[in-house]
Amino acid sequence: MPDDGQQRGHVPFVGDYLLYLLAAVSDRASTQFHARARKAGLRVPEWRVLASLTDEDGAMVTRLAKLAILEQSRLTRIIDQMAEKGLVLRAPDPEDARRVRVYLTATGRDLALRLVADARQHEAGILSLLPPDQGAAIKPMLKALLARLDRDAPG
Amino acid sequence: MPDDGQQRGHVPFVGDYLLYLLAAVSDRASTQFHARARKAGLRVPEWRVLASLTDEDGAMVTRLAKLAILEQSRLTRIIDQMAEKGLVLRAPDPEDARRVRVYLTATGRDLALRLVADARQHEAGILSLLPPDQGAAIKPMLKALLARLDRDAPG
DNA sequence: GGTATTAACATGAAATTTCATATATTGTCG
DNA sequence: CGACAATATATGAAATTTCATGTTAATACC
Repeated sequence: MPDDGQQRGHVPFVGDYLLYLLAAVSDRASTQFHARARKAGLRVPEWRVLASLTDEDGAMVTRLAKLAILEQSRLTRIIDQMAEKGLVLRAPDPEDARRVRVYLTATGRDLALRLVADARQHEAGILSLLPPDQGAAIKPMLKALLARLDRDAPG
Repeated sequence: MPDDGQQRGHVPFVGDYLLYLLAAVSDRASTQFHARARKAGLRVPEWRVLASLTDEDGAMVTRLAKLAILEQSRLTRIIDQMAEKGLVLRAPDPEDARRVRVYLTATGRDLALRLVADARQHEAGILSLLPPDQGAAIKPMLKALLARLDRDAPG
């Protein structure tokens, strides 16, 4: 019997733990795509911001933080950098002077749209790793779970 | 028609993008559990290391980095801190002096086992958010995907 | 209308993380 | 055996991230 590293009398945990599986799959899949994003000179958080803005251009910072899964003060500094690169633009909200809205520049939008197309292709590749029935089921399942999780602790 | 923030002629992306869904679900679910880990004085990466060691006590650093989804040099420093807290122990591998094996201390193991039990409960709560058939399907699906992703780019 | 709360964003300072690379050891091959 | 390549971990220095809090503006309440 080969030594598989198991501990005596221990029921394996990590490899069967939902939060680990989610984090691991997310990490592996993302790492693949990030290689592509890097070629465009973007780090992961920046790509997430661009992608979010293709859906909601002019989103306020707080909203963008939620969409891009970034902590607010971190996002503020990332926006600084992206603004310097000419990818996004900050503009005060005329209706509420506390708010800052973030807009894509033309350059930012071009890059964003190219990467989104790329991401869709990459996603198809990932989904094709699963048998068709599972590939079709995974996103609805994750959406349902996300909706429930957000309902409990809304952002 | 209410303004939902959509851009004209744009097909929504983020909310239907696999990598976003994975990251978002992972983030939300993890955040919930991390509140519990923090009460035990642990940050996320430390909890991951402890959990990994319950499965593979004495794992070498590189292996542990993969299990805990942490970059190697980061893990090295996290082990330093955990060693100072008395949670783990470093020991050179007698068979290969390049390797460093990491072991749980008695304190570390107690804490780890308590949190693992806690994590299993929390996981059950998350799974119960889904209808039973989906709840039963999600882990096998993620495992299959992870296996395929790791096969392509093994660590 | 004046005052207290709340909300949105920015920022300072400490801590962590990253990236490249150093160090030490083992494996390979002629 | 000796030289060279590969592996495992550690570390310096720059950059990023976190956490708490500051600032400004809007809202609620009396």
